[in-house]
Amino acid sequence: MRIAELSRYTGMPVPTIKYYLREGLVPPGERTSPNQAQYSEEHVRRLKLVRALIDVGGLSVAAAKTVLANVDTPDRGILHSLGKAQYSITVPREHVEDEAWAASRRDVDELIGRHGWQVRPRNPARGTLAEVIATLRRLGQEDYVAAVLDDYAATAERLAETEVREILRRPDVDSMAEAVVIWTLLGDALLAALRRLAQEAAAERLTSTDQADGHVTGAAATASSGPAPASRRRRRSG
Amino acid sequence: MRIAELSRYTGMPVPTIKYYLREGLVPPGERTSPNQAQYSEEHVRRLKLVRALIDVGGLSVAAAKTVLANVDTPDRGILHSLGKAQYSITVPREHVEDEAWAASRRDVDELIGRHGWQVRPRNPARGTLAEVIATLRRLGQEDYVAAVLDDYAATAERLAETEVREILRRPDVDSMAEAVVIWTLLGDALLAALRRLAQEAAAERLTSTDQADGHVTGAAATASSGPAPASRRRRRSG
DNA sequence: AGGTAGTGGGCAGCGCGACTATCCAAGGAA
DNA sequence: TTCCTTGGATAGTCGCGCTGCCCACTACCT
Repeated sequence: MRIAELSRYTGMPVPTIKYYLREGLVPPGERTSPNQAQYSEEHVRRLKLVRALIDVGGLSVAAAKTVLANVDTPDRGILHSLGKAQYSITVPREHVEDEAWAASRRDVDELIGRHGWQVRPRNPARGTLAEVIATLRRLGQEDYVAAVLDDYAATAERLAETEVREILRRPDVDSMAEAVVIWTLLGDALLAALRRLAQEAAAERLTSTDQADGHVTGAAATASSGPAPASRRRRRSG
Repeated sequence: MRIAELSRYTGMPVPTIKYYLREGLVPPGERTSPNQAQYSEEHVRRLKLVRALIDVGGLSVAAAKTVLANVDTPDRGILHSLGKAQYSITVPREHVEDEAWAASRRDVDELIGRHGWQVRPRNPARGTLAEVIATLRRLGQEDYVAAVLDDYAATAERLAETEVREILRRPDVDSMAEAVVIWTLLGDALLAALRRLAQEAAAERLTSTDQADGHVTGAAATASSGPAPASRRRRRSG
């Protein structure tokens, strides 16, 4: 198919596809002449993936490019390439590295040890987690962090087990790598939305059983919506 | 204190504080003369909150403004105001509303029913969830969605229960509202980071027990880092 | 009283990211 | 042949999040 068809199948404007081609997010078509190229189903797939990473996953175009490049080059060692794909998703936050951060960083290490996790010291999620915890501390949520952190960790552990099992069931390394990227990113969004729904339900349930006094109108709830994580969304003309 | 001190305490440049004041993210100081104002500890707190919402939570300045405005006006009905705070976090995605979306939307409703959740029909998280599921479908992950969705939902339910309990323990409505915002947003980031750590651990564990053949180097893993959700982060001069 | 640094207020500008529009020449399809 | 499409490139647009600059004024030091 040619670029116009590609545009029709994916619903994306031709200039945008050209832009992604230029940026290397999508491989070039197979040239049939100096100014003519053929695209395949693969390109349709890829474009959908790009859109998902950017719109739902909230990645920048540059980050998406890096991630996809890693997906495309599965080197020796399944886990190594999968890990690489994952690491590339991180835009490593710049640390403030103050006192609070260092303390949080220590807590993270303890947490990991406490749960018996085998995690490489250089996994950037350690730093990210430390930053989030430090932020919560600065906001005066220290006690609550302590109260729920291990609960969160146990939850994450359960989820991760399921996810990893599912991913290891994929037929080949390529689809594993792709699945890692998709599920890491969209899994965040999925979980976020579910959490908001569950929160509303929980708020409803807990307040109506705890005390049935009328000042609480059963209508509203603690839940919300939307993966706060600011995805870039624009799409003007479509 | 005056604006320079405010800047020193929070580590943010004076022009940025002015900008937030102008945008209404932070209430104006108490004027002592036509060009002089006093700021309080409250302002320090508030600025830290703003920074957390924007940097860690990934909200845009405009979104943060809306959220904070809702936190500031706790109307009658605890749950109502909390719900409002939560709903405002959503930047309701523009739907594509095609066939796949409609199907996913139906799945969401079924899921909610299946788990016995009491969720208002207009909760925007329904639509968000539907969109994520539709995206996963379009990416050919349909089978896997079915395999893990209820697992995710049960997980979210457990988490939500803990969170709501913690929030209801707060002394007053104001701190409840603030906690809702903080924990909804930072909870996403917290969970995302933990999930990545747990994934690396799970990948390590599952591959080394399942099969001990050497082509898998124990070093790398499925885990990654960083809350993919593109937080805006810049901070040039500090 | 005079000088200097700091303040509030406001608007303009900047740098970046992600497109989007336009142009062009070389091919192709009818 | 005639018109259309394509690839390729360059320039323009738009929104966002600051950042700078200017002004009038004030607080405080000397």
